[in-house]
Amino acid sequence: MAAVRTKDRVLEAALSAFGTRGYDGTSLDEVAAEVGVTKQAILYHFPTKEELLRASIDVAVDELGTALGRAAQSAGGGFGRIEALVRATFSLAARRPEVLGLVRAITRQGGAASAELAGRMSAMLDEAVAFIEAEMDAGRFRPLEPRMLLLAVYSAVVGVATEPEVMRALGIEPDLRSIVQARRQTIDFLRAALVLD
Amino acid sequence: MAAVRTKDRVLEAALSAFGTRGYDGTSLDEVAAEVGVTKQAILYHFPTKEELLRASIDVAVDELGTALGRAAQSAGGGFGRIEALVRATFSLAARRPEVLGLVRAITRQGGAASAELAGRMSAMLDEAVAFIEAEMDAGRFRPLEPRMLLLAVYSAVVGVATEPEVMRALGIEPDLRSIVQARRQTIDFLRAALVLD
DNA sequence: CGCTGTCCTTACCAATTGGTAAGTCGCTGG
DNA sequence: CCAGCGACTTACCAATTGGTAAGGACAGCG
Repeated sequence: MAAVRTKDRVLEAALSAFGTRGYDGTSLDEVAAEVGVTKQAILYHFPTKEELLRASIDVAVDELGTALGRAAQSAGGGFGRIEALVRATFSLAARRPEVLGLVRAITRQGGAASAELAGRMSAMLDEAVAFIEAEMDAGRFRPLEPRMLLLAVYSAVVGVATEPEVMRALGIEPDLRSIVQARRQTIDFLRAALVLD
Repeated sequence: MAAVRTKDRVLEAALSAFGTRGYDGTSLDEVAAEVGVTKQAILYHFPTKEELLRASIDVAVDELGTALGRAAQSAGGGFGRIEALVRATFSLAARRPEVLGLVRAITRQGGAASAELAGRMSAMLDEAVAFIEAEMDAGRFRPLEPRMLLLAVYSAVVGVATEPEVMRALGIEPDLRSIVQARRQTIDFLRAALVLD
């Protein structure tokens, strides 16, 4: 028994690989080499590659849920809560880009994995929709269709937080200063779109 | 010589496959089968798989550029231009989802293909930045960093237009009515964020 | 008629893929 | 002290992958 269980190290390497190179772009041999075991050690803990993906999605959703949940809890109501969530998302994107990378990679291609992820996220999403609706009813947020709004906000935040290539295409080097600036701009942008005077 | 050149049919099938299943998720044999030729016929026209991807990106960028260029030309200034661009993007997403799908798939994973795409788009992006800057200087748009704004808008629009799986996760069936609604909501959202009274 | 170039096919191929089968090794409970 | 179990490894394997080599059908041209 190693200091850190092989199973956990496999899971971590798989999450990273799936999140950056995608499912099809990742081979079990690569993951195994990264961990320093043979491919069969992986298949001992996870009977198939798909099963390994499912487990990776579980880890990613847990981590995302924890980060957002903590942010939501520590923040109050109104736009401050949105701001806290955006900050948490950017922080996660900087700290562990593979987590949001995996979410993006999976949602894009549909299929069983996508349904799995959708199921694990639905509680979080329902909560978010309820919050947005309450704020709209209270007259603090501009009245828009809450689920569509959530989709737009999600897309904008995850896009800005996870598209270093597009940033580069726009002539922005994705260094720390730019990312901080992107975060502030994103928050300003959302505040303008959402908050009613 | 067929009615439609084999080369063009290969390119079309490749664009569709790369745009929906991703580069790694697409095999040359699959594309060949779809077109009704052998894999070697593909490799005759495009010496490597990467070359086929490059050619597919070219087609996608051309199509995106044409759609957006036409929309921009027919629209006036101010927010009407943004609205026209968003409508054109949604229209393209509905008509040929594989085009935006390819753009998304490529930007996500970086590498040579991503640089290729970035290069082909830079002129378009510069134009967009110039337009946004002019509107801000004229006091019609809220002053934000134009490139960051563009990234946020791009992410929001492409995300909403191309994430049917996320829509489904939110309990929205991605039918025609929902898409029309999503388009209107996106435009309202952007108007609120951008336009100064 | 012969020649050449275009466009495609049949025949291969080495490498990589996810996965199976059968051990091996160390530990632990009886 | 040894049977058994968890956690691996070595040894394979069939299928699929991108790509090469060679040749054939056919049109145009001298």
